[in-house]
Parts: sequence; C-alpha cells; structure tokens
Amino acid sequence: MGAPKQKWTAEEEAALKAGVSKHGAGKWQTILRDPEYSQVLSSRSNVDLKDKWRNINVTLSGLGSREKARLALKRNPQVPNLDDNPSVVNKVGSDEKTVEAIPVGAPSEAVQAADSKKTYTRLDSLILEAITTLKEPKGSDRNAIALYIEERYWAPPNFSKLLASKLKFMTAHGQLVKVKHRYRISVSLPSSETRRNSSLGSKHKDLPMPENKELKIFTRSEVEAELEKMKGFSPFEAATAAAKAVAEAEAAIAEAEKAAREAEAAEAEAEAAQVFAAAAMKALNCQKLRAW
DNA sequence: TTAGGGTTACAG
DNA sequence: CTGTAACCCTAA
Repeated sequence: MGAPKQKWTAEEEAALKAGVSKHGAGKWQTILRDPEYSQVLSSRSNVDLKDKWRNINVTLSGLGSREKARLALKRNPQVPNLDDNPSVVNKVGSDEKTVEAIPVGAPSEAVQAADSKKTYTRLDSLILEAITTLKEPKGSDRNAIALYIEERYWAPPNFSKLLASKLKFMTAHGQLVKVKHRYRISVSLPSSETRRNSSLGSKHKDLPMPENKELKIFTRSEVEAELEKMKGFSPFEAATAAAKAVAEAEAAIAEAEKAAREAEAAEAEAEAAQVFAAAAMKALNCQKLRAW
C-alpha cells in the first residue's frame, strides 16, 4: 500500500559490502551500528541487510541467468555504463596529476558521501570474509578464495600473485591454518597474539606487523556508486569528488610503498595498491571528461 | 538476533 | 508469464 518497494541503491549496497568486509558476514547488527554505515543504511534493518546479502550471494553463485553475464566479464573492468575511451586510458601510475586542472573551490557538501565512505579495506578482511562466507568445513583452497574475491569485488590482473603471497604471509603469522592446500581461519582472533615463538630463536626481529597498513580496495559497487552520484552532480562537483578520490588513491600508494620498505612481505601489496588506484583514476578520469 | 523458507511486487 | 529482488514470518 504505502510502500511500493524500496530498492537498494548502489550506495547502500556498497556500505553493506564494506561493512561485511570489516565486521564479517552475519554481524548485521554490528554493521548497522557502525556510525560509518548507519548513515547510509539508516532506513534499513538488520534483516534487510541479511536479505540483501543473501540476494547478492544467491545471484552470484547460483547462476542467475542475469549474473552469467557478470561472470563472463570477469577480466573486464567494471562499469559497463561508461565505456572506456582508449584515448584516455594510459598514463596512470607514473604521471599523475591529471586532476591539477580541476578547480577545487567547489562546495564541500558534494563530497560528503565520499567522506563518510572510508573505503580503506584490508585484503586480510577480504580473505577472511571469503573463507567465512564459503563455509567450507575443510577450509577453502586458494582458487575458491580468489574466485570469491574476484567475483564479488574488484581484482587486478595480477591478483593471483598477490593473493598467494598474502595467504602465505597470513599462514606464517598464525592468522590462517593451511591443511592440504586449504585454508581455515585460525581459532583465536587477531586481537590475541601473534604466536611469537621464542623457541625458534634465530634472527626473528619481531616484525612491526605489516598488516597494520591499510590497503584501499574498491568494490565494484563502491566505484559504481561513486560514479552514479557524480552523474547527477555538476561538472565542478564531480571534478572535486574525482580529485579527492585520486588524492586518496595516491595516499594509499605512498602508504603501501613506505610499508614495503619496512617489510618485504608488503611488496606485493604496494604493487596491488597501484593497480587499484590506477584503475580508479582511469574510471574517474573517464567520467570526469565526460561530464566536462 | 540471525538463518532460512516463503510471499509479494515489479521488470522483462 | 517468468524471474528477480524486496519484504515477511518463524524457528533456533
């Protein structure tokens, strides 16, 4: 009667996915309580979150005739809407500031959403989420984890390499348990301790836990949501949002590179951060030029 | 509160 | 008419 159907927006979906990445699937109340998401999801209940998450999963794995197209796109960058202009795609990592020409005087109210949506997600969280969601009694193998993340999120071309090194690292630190090519989540949560085995002795110098560093990983929905919002904005507003996003991406790169110097295990992550950031810049630039 | 099963509304 | 997504109900 009064309420026809409240379809989920891209923003809401993005918030949900981000929430699941951080708090884990099933912690709907926790996600809803998180001030970062409560704003976007204010009109949703915990049950709504649960249902939506189920829908996403069902559609993705259960071969909905609709998602088959998605599966086929695998390697293809997302956002089917705005097709990439081959003319603009290059020049990502190295040179830069394609955004310098952008007037930054635009009102900040436009970027409020970008502000609240801190998309800093750790690859660790994604891996844990994958294992948690897959719920395989014996654990999930690398391929299953990779497929999960690739389908649900946004994976770079060299993701396989990155994932392998990450899994190895997490296993070495006791976060994961590897048995016959299958990974399970270690019993105790990350908060406890990192099993500093003194008996091992050797030159082990108590690493500063490279895991503390945060990686910026966009989910498909997050990127889509951002672009969708920009479509409705004026060119100035869109440009401001794009500049902000690129700035964040560059910050993420700097962060990752710095960490890479401190811990050799972070090398792959620094590389990944560049790929993610590059793709984001490409997408945002493309949209920006369109609106301009 | 959450996980499932089931129902209704809407789009193709 | 069929499939999908939001919504609803109930058991654990």
